Amino acid sequence: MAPRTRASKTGQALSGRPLRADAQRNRARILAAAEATLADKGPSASTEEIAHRAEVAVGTIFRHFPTKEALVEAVFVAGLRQLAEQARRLCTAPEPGAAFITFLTEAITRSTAKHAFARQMGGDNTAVMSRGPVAEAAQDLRRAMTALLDRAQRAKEIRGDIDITAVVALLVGASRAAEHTDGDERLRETVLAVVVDGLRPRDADRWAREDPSPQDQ
Amino acid sequence: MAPRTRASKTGQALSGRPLRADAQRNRARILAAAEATLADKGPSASTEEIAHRAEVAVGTIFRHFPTKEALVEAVFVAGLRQLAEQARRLCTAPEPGAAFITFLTEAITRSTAKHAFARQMGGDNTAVMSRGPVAEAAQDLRRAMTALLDRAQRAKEIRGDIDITAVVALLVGASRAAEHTDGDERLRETVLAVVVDGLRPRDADRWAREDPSPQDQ
Amino acid sequence: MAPRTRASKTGQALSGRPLRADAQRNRARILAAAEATLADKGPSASTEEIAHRAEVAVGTIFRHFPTKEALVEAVFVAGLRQLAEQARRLCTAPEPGAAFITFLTEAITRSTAKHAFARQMGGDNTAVMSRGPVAEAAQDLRRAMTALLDRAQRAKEIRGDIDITAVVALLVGASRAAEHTDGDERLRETVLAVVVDGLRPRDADRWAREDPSPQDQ
Amino acid sequence: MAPRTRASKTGQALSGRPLRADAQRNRARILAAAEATLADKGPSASTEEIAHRAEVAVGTIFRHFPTKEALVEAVFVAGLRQLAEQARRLCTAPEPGAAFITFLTEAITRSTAKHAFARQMGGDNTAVMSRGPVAEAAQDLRRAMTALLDRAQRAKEIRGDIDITAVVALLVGASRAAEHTDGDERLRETVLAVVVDGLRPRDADRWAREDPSPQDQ
DNA sequence: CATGAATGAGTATTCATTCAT
DNA sequence: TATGAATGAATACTCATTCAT
Repeated sequence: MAPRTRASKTGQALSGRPLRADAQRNRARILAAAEATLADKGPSASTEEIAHRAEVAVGTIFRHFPTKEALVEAVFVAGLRQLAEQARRLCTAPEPGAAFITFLTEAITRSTAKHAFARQMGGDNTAVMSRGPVAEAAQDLRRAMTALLDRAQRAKEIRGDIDITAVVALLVGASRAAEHTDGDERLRETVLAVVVDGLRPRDADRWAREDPSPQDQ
Repeated sequence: MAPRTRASKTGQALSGRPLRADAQRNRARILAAAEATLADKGPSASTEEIAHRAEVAVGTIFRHFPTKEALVEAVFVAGLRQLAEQARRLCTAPEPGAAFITFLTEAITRSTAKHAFARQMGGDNTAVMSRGPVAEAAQDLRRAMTALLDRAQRAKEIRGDIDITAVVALLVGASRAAEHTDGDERLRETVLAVVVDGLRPRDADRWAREDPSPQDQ
Repeated sequence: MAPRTRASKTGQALSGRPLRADAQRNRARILAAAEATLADKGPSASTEEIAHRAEVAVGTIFRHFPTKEALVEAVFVAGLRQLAEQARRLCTAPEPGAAFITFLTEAITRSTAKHAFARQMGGDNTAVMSRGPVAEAAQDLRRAMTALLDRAQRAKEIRGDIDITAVVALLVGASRAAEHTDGDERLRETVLAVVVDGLRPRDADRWAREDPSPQDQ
Repeated sequence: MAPRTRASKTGQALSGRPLRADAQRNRARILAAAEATLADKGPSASTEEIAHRAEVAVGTIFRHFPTKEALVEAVFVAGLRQLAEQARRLCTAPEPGAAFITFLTEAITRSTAKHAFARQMGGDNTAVMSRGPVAEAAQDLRRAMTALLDRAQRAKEIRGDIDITAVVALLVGASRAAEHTDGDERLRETVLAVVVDGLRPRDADRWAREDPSPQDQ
């Protein structure tokens, strides 16, 4: 038998050789289909249905991703990477506070975030989070978000007593809340407004901000 | 008279006759086990595992709840009822604002709320929500929460531009966020503080509160 | 524990003591309910449903009949006994041929026969037939039917080349056919007419019958 | 194009593409095993046992037939089709009466007919009979049998006062009777003889048959 | 490489039977 | 004795994963 380009646990080809063009396309289709399917059927969506949406056979999915879990992880990682990308882009934006808020807004709004963050895979996902490429991507996103947060806190646009961990938790929760609004735009805005307001510095800080004396940088 | 004391779709005994003492106990054990199991394995936890935790045979579960869905619903409804109870209790508390905050805090903290609210049942839960005892319990909770919110808003402790729907969405999200903190007390408090602060009236409102006159809206 | 009047494999009380009046009544109700239920739900009707129709609890059924199979057998045996009774009654009827035909007609028509004979218990019932009270009742019916058949054959009303075994098979089949007519009276009569005509002696025999010389008795 | 080649409700492949060779073989094995198993265990035979006899895994059965009911139906339909085939073949046979009798004989003898006709599926089979491919196959068989019957009646070999519906009922009953003979060849022949004789025209008709003129009805 | 048929462990649910009340 | 709740083996069906074509 020809030397199989076996898929590793995380869906990366083990051999250095790049995937053939059509294989590349299939991989992308599968990821897209998986994201869409998981989004509207939840984590119990069957591999067969994902295959159906991707217009490939099940076997093809398992050639690219060794297990269903690996596929779900890959979708999740892709979401994390997009968010990290976005965070880095916004890190150079002129208004630190606005940039941070924009990031939150978009993260919450985009379905990727909504679902990747919100439900993931039903049970105890902590194990998955702590190792492998998921952890890496999460760390990367965390770093990018930390930079954003830092800038905003230094500019006194975001209260200083919260750290990145809290922001992540809030992002997760806000995504869930947004999901619960189920399409009601105004409601989503209200929810977001509450969270954003909650993140703004308390009055004392604000007054301090009017104060001309710069605190840092 | 036909003696069949079968479980209805919602897990209530059909006959008016109360359950036997041991049956009562088993029903409670099952509900507790289901809550715990669903909490840590997600909605795909198997009935067999729930039975195991409850130390009963599977058949016993199906005697009390005709389908797994009915069991999950029952757990959910129980959670909603406890919350409604709590909301009503706090409605007569002296400090309207504090009462509202207390409610949120407890709702977010107690595992019932955490899980019943947070993930409910996998995919499209909207159908389940709109009919039957789930809808009823949800309506009831909504009413109780509306009363709490109203009082707090009249006392200018909570900003007036949010309605009960937004509060529910926020509660759902905050529960999810709290779940994501995974045991870190301080983190949970921080998250809660952000949400609570976001719900407080803007400064203008606060000043208005010093004003001795207007009581409503 | 009080000395249980345990039910034997066939639903007869083992102790000589007769059943209490209410127990007697329950036994009868159960048998009737079982017959009715098996008739319209088939052999897969659940014990619980039979209990429901009999307006007793399942436990009561199992006090009277040790297994479901025993109950089904009891119903079957009751049907066989009724038929045997009927056969014996008709054995003294004036017209031997008419008596035989009447027996067939009634056996086929009455639901007891229809179902007891026709479907019994799904699979290989031969084992059940060969031992115990079923076999006894079957033997008894067979004897009574043999007498009826004999008389009719001696009177040249039924062809002489068939024996009781064939008649039984025909009865079973005709019952099934009647069942298949599903309520159409005229159709049932047609079917019966065909079988009856098939049982009449061939022309040669008939001519012989016109012949004044008596052959027997 | 979505590749899903799922089994439809009736066990026909949904896509026009023919099944792979091995799939074909498995389908046949399953049908054969199902027929045999249903024959000796009745309609409550378990899918697992059918799978065992077919030497395939349960999943394979459910790939070919979406439900157990669909499998049973498929077996039934196959039987009906074979019979219809046979009926059509005999429709061109030289002797109309003999052809009709031959058809009955074979239908009763072959196990397909025996079981497919005899017990079908447990309880209320009327629903199944009235729609879908079962109804179609039944209609087709009915048409073919009607042609056979017609020819035989025109030839005065079969009495004119019975219609196709009665013949079907008789066939069902005779199959059941044959089943009850449980292997006794001679007995089966006797039973068949009775039915056949019952179907022959009464003497008056026969005399009419000597009459050279009328060909129809 | 892609396909989709086969596998078989796993899941919800039923039901005959037992046993505490 | 009667009741009906508890038991647990059995059953139909699903789905991630493997493998022949």
